[in-house]
Amino acid sequence: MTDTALPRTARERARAEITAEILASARRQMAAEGAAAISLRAVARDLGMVSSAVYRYFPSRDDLLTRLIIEAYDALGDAVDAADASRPREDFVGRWMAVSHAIRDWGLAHPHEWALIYGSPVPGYAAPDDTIGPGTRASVTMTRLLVEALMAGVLPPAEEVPRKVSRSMRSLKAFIPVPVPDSYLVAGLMARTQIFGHVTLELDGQFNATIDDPHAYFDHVARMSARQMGFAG
Amino acid sequence: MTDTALPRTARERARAEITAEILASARRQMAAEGAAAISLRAVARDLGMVSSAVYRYFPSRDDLLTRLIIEAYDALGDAVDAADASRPREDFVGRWMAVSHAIRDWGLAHPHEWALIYGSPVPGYAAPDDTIGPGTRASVTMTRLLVEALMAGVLPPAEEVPRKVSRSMRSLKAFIPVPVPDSYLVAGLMARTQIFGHVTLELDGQFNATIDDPHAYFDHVARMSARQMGFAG
DNA sequence: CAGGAACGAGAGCAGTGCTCTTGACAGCGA
DNA sequence: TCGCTGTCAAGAGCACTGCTCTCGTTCCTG
Repeated sequence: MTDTALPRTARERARAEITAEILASARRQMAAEGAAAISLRAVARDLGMVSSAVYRYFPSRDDLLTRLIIEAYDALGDAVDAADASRPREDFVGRWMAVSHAIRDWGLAHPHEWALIYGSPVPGYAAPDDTIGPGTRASVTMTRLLVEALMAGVLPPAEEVPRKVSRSMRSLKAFIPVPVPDSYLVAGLMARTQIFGHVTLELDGQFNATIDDPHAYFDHVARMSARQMGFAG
Repeated sequence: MTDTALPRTARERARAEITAEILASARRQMAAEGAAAISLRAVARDLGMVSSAVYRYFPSRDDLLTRLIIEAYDALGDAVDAADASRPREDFVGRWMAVSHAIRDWGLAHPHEWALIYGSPVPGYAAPDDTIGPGTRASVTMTRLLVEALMAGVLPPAEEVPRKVSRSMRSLKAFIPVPVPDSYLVAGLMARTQIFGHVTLELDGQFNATIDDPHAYFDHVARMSARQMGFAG
């Protein structure tokens, strides 16, 4: 979960503490002004040190951003897993609803973090490989939900899917331990796109002048997407 | 379409030309490095003038970005309208497919423009009111398509929608000249979210390791979303 | 043709990420 | 306990940014 073992020497303790303080200050700055506005000099000022000292802890601004991205992915993953665990295993619709609302709630509570991980990347930034692991946590949980519903036999009959589309999902199938009919995979991916796409569009203000009660509307969207996946509802 | 009347004096001609050159240079810079990396000084260097001279044409960097946003919205709107017009009026599925592919194609061709208008805004930037008009063009076209299908009588029977959800769409209904059953509105909004959400996620690389043939997969998604809206297919 | 508006050039301010050097200190082995 | 080694904060400095102000010049118009 956290870093390595407990720090031993005073030096290591201090290093861990200052690292945490830098991250906290950067998070504060991101919450206030957005990820792109994070400034190492402002962090340094905030902590009462000089800008060059920060580079002892993070070799570059991009490394700081990477840490923040990983933490954001993990925070969202934790929220999603907690929501999934809060419902009875066999209540697939309830689990899907809980997961969907957890995703939206987290996004509304952390708009800049959401933009950081799902929005367009910061100027010259390219996400390193460290981020793909935690980045898939929410999707993995949603896929697991679909697979469990399939194994429970509560899904309607599968449908035909064009061969080209079926072949196009070979890489996806390699990640899933049990065989899943193509039409379920498509439905699951589309439901995932519906949820993440909705939150992104809502945070971007695309529903501003059209939807008066976003929570009620999203609740309906989540329920409809569960139904379109074949979950009874 | 373009600016005002044809320029009269030599000064006005020059001003219009230089303004266009500034926009072109900024567009080039955006295509290369992203919108947030647009620098007025680099634009000035590119055009062989001094940085302060650019401020004679755009009072601030944000005004330049606003112009680029409006142009991007309009370019996407043109592409969408052209795609819609390319199919027979009564071929609603074909029109929806053409519009969907036009949106994705434009996004793939102009990823930074897409990020500019649908991604998280640049640091301190807040989109002014000038952008909401062109910003809704694509959505307006998609909604018109739905309304025409409704009036043609090709949609299946409407369904019940929770009262809270129905009431939540009052603002939306104010924009639509004819009464549309609530379930159609929800279906239309969800289809729109599916298309825009898909393109955003695809541009963000969220399908990278899972979907091998994004074009074929998206074509299927567009067809399925048309079906979920009730379009025969 | 004279006045005023528009314009390009340049200097300058405050801010940024990042590098390099300097001197101080902690932690370790001898 | 002494001295070496690696870590650290501090400061100066480079190249860059958006933006402002002033200065002549040039162009358009009354």
